[in-house]
Amino acid sequence: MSKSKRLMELMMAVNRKRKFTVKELAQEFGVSSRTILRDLQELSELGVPLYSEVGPHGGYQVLRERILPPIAFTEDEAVSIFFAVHALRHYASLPFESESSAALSKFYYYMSGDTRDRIDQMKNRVDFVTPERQISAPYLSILLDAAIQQKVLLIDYESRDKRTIHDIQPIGIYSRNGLWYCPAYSFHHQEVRTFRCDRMHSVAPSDMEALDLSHIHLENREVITRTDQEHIALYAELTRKGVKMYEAEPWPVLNMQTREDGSGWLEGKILTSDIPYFASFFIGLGHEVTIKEPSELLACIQSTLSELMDKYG
Amino acid sequence: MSKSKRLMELMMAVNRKRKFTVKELAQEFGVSSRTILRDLQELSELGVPLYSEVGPHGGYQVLRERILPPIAFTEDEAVSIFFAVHALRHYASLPFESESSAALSKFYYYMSGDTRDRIDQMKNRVDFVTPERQISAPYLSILLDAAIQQKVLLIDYESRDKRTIHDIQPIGIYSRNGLWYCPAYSFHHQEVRTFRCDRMHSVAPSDMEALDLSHIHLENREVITRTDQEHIALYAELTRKGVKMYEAEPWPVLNMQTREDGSGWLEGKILTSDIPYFASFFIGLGHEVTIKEPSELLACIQSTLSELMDKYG
DNA sequence: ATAATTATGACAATCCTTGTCACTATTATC
DNA sequence: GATAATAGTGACAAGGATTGTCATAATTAT
Repeated sequence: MSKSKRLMELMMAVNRKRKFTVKELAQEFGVSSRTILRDLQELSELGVPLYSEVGPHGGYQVLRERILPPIAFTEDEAVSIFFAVHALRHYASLPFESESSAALSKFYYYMSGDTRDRIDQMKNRVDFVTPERQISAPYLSILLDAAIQQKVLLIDYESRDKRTIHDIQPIGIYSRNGLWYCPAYSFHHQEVRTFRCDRMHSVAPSDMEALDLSHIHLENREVITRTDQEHIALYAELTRKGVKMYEAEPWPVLNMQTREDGSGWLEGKILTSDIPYFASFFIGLGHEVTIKEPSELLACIQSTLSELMDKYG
Repeated sequence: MSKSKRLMELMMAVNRKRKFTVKELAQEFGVSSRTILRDLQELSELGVPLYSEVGPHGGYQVLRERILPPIAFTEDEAVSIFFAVHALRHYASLPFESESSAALSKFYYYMSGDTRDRIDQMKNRVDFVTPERQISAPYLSILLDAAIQQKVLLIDYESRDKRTIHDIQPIGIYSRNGLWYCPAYSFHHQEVRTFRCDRMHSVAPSDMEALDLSHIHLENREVITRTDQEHIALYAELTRKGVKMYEAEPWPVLNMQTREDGSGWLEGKILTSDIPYFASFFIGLGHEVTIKEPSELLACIQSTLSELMDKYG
């Protein structure tokens, strides 16, 4: 193997391992230790941040930065990466250390001139918008950490009507439409609930013993948690226009089906406690929706309407 | 300069240039042409996709892929890039050739083992959700292209109530809440309007002369276009609960201010044609909002309500 | 035709690379 | 304090790789 090839592979190897010894690499590459030492010095000169310690359990390490070996990206790939990261700028809070803008400028800086030109042209023409919020969610990384390490947290939470302090065991966090949510097992409610991260006034480690929820994560939490709660079937007809309106603002739990003529219907099971929200929602759809069931929803809509008539009458 | 170092720099050089000749590089690196030829062959063997043509105006080219030189990313940077690109998977349509999943796996593949472990742990614990849509928008790249190159397009568009064919000159495209929008100058309406990309039935190049709108882009379009349209002032009081409800679903044109006690108010200028939408929206907020002006909006809410009373009464 | 370009082969001079050996220095562990 | 594991340096000779030069071919736009 030629030296240059070995250097490239060496670069990948030291990236893969966090720690390694000269002897180890010498055997792996089938060259002498002396050669590896010389190679490592050369890598060092090329910018790979190597650090070494002598003595037993000593060895080499790659510091802070990890050098990615020459990755081949197509221009399109580079462009999509750029815009994906660029879209993160809309977020007031992120669960990472948020050095993504640093990453972005590095990426941008190393791109070939004409790819950069293309990006510059596109910069003001494409965007992934997320509503800009004043609200910040400072505890994202703590929550994420707890979810990964299966730890219990004590939170001071302000819900719609009251403020309580209780223990939760986070399952994960996700952002939707600019807000961060945290599905978590609530020891107080004895079930999985979703909390708004910006409504947490404080988050601290708790002494409580964690449950084994490692098999529950963001993708499957609904399947698992939606068993022992009060659900009720919903069925509603949509006009052609109603279909379009619903498409613009769908609810994850309601499944929409369309017919050939453009009309359609909604089916799904909803939480009884969510009925008031669905009531507002369907009122917004006006004549374009006709609710068949549940009757509880119809009743709720009627009472909401008559209250509103009093207000606006 | 050692050969390995030269190869690395050569790799960067051929990335920077799109096209180059052997002689050119030979002079730049101060070696003979023969050496450069040998080096290029070696680069080729290392995976750089080089292509050459003989004859005058011939020369070397780097194909499709651009090799990024060894970029140093910190672990945090790599992680944020990963999740930013990962979030794109929610989009049914993208304006790029959508090789982002390929880019992602490359990126993932080359990362060090423990960064990969960290990502694996986080994968099911963090997400940037965008509502999944069945609707696809196949014309995104054409629209984007037209916006960049300032071209006029003839579109077959289905709006809320009718289907028309007319000329537009796109300003850009953006996605919001899972749907793609295209602000564009409409020759038919003689003003800038925003179109839903999924409602375009066809998009084709038009023969019309393009206007000079190069100074208008996504960031400034509102400032410029909001001059000669029918606007009307809106002012509404929000209760404490109303403030929280509005935060979850804000409208870009309405500015919310809060008081110390948690209550607040909304101010802004709205399009008269949008009044029906605001009516539905404020009905959804129920008792938590009190509209002061415009009276047109109040009237619209009243008529909507009485219609609904007929339906649900 | 001509000039510009890539492409390939041969060869000798030279430069670089490699392994070996000898040695030093540091440090964790017994 | 001895020992073993580790990095680090220097010297040297053998062998291998690299380089420039030259010759020559092939292709193609002008």
